[in-house]
Amino acid sequence: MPERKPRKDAVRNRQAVLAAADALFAHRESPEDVTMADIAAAAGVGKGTLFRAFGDRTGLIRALYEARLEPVREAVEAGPPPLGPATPPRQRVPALLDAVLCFKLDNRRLALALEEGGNGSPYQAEHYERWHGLLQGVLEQIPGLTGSAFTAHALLAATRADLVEHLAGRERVPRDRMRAQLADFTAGVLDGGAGNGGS
Amino acid sequence: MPERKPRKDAVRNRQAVLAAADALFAHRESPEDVTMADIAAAAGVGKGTLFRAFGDRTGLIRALYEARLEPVREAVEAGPPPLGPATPPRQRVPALLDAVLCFKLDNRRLALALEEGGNGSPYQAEHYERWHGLLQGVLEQIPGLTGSAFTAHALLAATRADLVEHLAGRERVPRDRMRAQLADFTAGVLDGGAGNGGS
DNA sequence: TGACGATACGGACCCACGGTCCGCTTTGCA
DNA sequence: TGCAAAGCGGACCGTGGGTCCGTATCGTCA
Repeated sequence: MPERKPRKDAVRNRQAVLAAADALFAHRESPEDVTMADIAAAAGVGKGTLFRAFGDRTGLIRALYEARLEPVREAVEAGPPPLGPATPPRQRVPALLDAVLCFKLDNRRLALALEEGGNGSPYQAEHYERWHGLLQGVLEQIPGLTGSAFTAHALLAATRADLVEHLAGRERVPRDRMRAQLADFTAGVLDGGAGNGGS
Repeated sequence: MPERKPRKDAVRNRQAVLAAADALFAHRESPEDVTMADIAAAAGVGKGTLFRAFGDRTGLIRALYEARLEPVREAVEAGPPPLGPATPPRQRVPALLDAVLCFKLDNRRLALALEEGGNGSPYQAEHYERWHGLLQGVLEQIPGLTGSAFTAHALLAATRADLVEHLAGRERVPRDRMRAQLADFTAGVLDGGAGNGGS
């Protein structure tokens, strides 16, 4: 394999940029007013370095997002119930959605930057594909429930970053209340969810 | 009332701009690559005129959107069942959502431009407030259903412009299938939707 | 350890786009 | 027909993402 190991300063800079960006996104009001130049300056690096390392703005944000998401992904792929694969579907679905919601609550600005932020729709990002595929798969194992692909989309849509931001930020809905409401909603979908939505 | 009637050429130009913008958004692939200059040029007008008439990009898009939405609004506010106010809640909810979905299917690019497009979250726009308030009100009249505010948000989230674009455009899901799936999903929510989601 | 190619750095630079400004034209009232 | 006021339009500006290339650094091989 032609994997050339990257230079030491390159990795160090990469880390610095990630850290700086993380801090900036966390502290600034809106993702919009964190510029690439800001990040470069905060990391003590030139803009060129930053773009070389991540390609473009979206690339940087995506990298940050994936890094933060890593523990969750692990818990979902190989962790214990109620997130891990050994959980019965009926319990796993709400657990997955709760995990997504909590993640977005804990990383509001970042999620906002990724999902909105002017980059092409979130639905083309491969990490969305992953979540959707997973959720759809679990939904399919629940008997008497059809249209799992659409249902997965619709459930995930209830955790969209800007909705979360609106409720948690603007309307000051407390965290636990939101979680409870999402759980309720999910339960409703799973309970009443028979139907015949086409092929 | 100090309402000064606007000059004749002003209205004419306003119309020209709306028409031109409408056409451009409809034909171009993504709203992103319709620039203000494009619109001005297509309308045979200077940029200044355009900004004077609509304030900024968001204002123009909003004006377009509202204009297109007008018939739907009318049907909802004072039309016959199943959209009008005389409809029993249990039937009206799916009808409302279907209307929203159809509208977004018929105005994909435009809805996309308004909801994403880099302007602040759709949840601050007053037309979203209207839909949400209306839907919440109707939901509240369905006995045994709680958390109507969140439920309204979640249901509307299933009709988000970029999701619609993804399904209808990228994945080529036919219109009627999408409508059926949304109807199914809604039915599930209404059927199974008891719960105790907090205060 | 010295030297040399490959790799990465960084900030000056470019350009597209939203938005503003102001001298000129049109309108419509008297 | 004259004359404000309202409106016009396109040159102009600031900002921010992304590029370029001369220079500094790294890692390797002798």
